[in-house]
Amino acid sequence: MSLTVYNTLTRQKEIFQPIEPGRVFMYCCGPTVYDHSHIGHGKLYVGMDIVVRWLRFSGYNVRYVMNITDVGHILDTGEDRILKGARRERIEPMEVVERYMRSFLDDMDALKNTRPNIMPRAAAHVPEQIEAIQKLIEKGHAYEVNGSVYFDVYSYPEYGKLSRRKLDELEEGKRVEVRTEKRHAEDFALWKAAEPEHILQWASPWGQGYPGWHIECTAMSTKYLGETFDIHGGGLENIFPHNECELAQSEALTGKPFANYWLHAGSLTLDGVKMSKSLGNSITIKQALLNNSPEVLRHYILSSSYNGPMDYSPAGVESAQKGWERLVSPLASIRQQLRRTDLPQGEISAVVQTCIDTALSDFSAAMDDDFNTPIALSVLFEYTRQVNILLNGETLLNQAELTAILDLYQRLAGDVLGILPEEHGGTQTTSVELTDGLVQLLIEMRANARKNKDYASSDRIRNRLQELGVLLEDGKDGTIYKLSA
RNA sequence: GGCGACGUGGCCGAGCGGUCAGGCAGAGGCCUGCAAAGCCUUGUACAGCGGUUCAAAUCCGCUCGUCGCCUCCA
Repeated sequence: MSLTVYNTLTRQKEIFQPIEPGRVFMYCCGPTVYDHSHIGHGKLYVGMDIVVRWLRFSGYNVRYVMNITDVGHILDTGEDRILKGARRERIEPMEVVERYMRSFLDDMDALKNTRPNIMPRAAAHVPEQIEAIQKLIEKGHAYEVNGSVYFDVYSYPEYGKLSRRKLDELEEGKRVEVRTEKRHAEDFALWKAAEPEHILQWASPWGQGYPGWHIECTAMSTKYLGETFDIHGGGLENIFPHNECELAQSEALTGKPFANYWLHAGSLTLDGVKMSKSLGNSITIKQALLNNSPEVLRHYILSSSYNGPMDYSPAGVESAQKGWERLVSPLASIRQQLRRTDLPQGEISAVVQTCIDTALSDFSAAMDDDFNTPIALSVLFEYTRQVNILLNGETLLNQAELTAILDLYQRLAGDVLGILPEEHGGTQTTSVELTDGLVQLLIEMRANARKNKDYASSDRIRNRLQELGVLLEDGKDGTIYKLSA
C-alpha cells in the first residue's frame, strides 16, 4: 500500500514519491507573529502535524521546516503587521515578535504538535532574500523602481498555474488600487523602500528597505530544503496570492520545479463564517484549551478531513468529547490490569492478534489515502469495540495480550494521531503511585462493604470519589477507576 | 464579474459507479445491589429536475442554495 496525496497543483490524488528514497523535505507556511493564534491556525497546524507524523510512522526521515514571519507582511493600509502590533502594545517590534512567537509555540506544544526541525525567521534571513532578489533582477524577472523591487509576473508564463488564474482575468477583478510605479498591476513586491520613520529596515543594493512577504518563503525553503523539495503545505487561503507568488519567483529563480506536492488545509468556520483575525470572530487556542483537553480538540479536528472545511461549534466539541471518552475508555482498565501481579502469562491468542493486525492494516490504509483521519478514527472505534468485548469476555487477557493491545493504542492513537491521554489526566499535584495506592485502598474498602451488602457505605465512597473527579466502574474482574480532568 | 469548492439520516461527518463508514443524540434489551461503563439490537440519508448506465450519493447537464479565493488572513 502506498501513500496517495491530493496535490493542489494537479488537482488530483497522486502516489507520493519522494525525491530521495526514505527522506521527505517538507515546508509549511508558518504564522505572522503579531497576535495570539486562533483555532483556525490550530486546525491547519494539527493537519500538517498529522502529515509529518504519518510520514515518520511510515518510516520516512522527514525534515519539517516552518517559517516565522516577523517582518514584511503588509496590511491593506500599507502598514506592517508587526509594527501595528508594536504600536498597539507600545513595545518594540521585536518584542511583539518574541511575545507572539512564544505564544504560538506554547499553543503548538499544548496541542501536541511536533515541533518543526527548523523554524527560520524572515528577519534573520534578509541577506538570503536580497540575494534571491538580485538574481531575479539579473534574470529579467524583476525590476527596481524608486528603491523598491517588483516581480514581473508577465516574465513567468506559468504564473497562475497553482491557483488556476489567468492574468488577464486578474486584472478585471483587482480590488486594490494600482501602484503606478509597477509595470503591471499584478506585479508584486520583492523589496520595499522604507520611509525614514519605518522602524524595520535594512540596507540593500536599492537603498534602505524591507523584504516583501513572499520572498522569505523562497529564500528560506531553498536554503533549508533545496531548490526542489517534496511537500509544501499551508492554508487554503494562501493559495493566492502567497503560494502562487512563491512558486513563480522560486521557479523563475532556479529554473527548476519548486515543490512537487502542494497540500492545503481547509479553513475553519465559526457558525458558517470563516474565522479570521480580520473579521474579529476568532476563538484563540488558549481559550479553547480552557474548556477542552488538547486530545479532545485534536480528535474534533481530526474527525473531518484536513483539506476540507470545518465548522467549529460548542455542540461539535461536546460530541467529540463524548466520542473521545469512549475511544480511549479501555485504556484505564488495561493500565490498571497491567499493574496486577497475578496476571496470567502466555502467548498472544489468535483472536487478539487478528484484532490488532486488522486495526493496524485498516488504519494504515486510511492514512495512506490522503491522510483520511475520519476513517482512521472509525477504525479505532471498531478496535475499541473489539477490545471492550475481549476485556469483558470470559477469559482473562494475559500480560502479553494486554501489552500488545495497549501498544497499538500507543502507536496509532498516540504516536500518529496524538489523542492518547496521559497516564493520569488533569493536573498532577501528586504522584501517580500515591494516587493509585489510595484509590486502590478505597476500592478495596468499598468491595468489602458491598460484600456485606452495606450499600450506604459503598455508595458513599463512590460518590465522594466522584466529587473528587475519580470515577469508579464495576466490571467483571473488579473495579477500575478513571480520573476526570 | 472571474476562478473554485460544496449541499449526505435529528446533529457532525466519510464516501469518488454495484456489497457496513464512523461518532453524537434517540429507542429497546443484556449486565449491575443500584449506578456508571461496556456489549447487542434499532435509523433504508444523499438539495431539486433531467440524462448516461444492467446499476448513480458517486458520472453528465440544468436549477436552487451555501461557502471560499480574486494582492490583509492560516
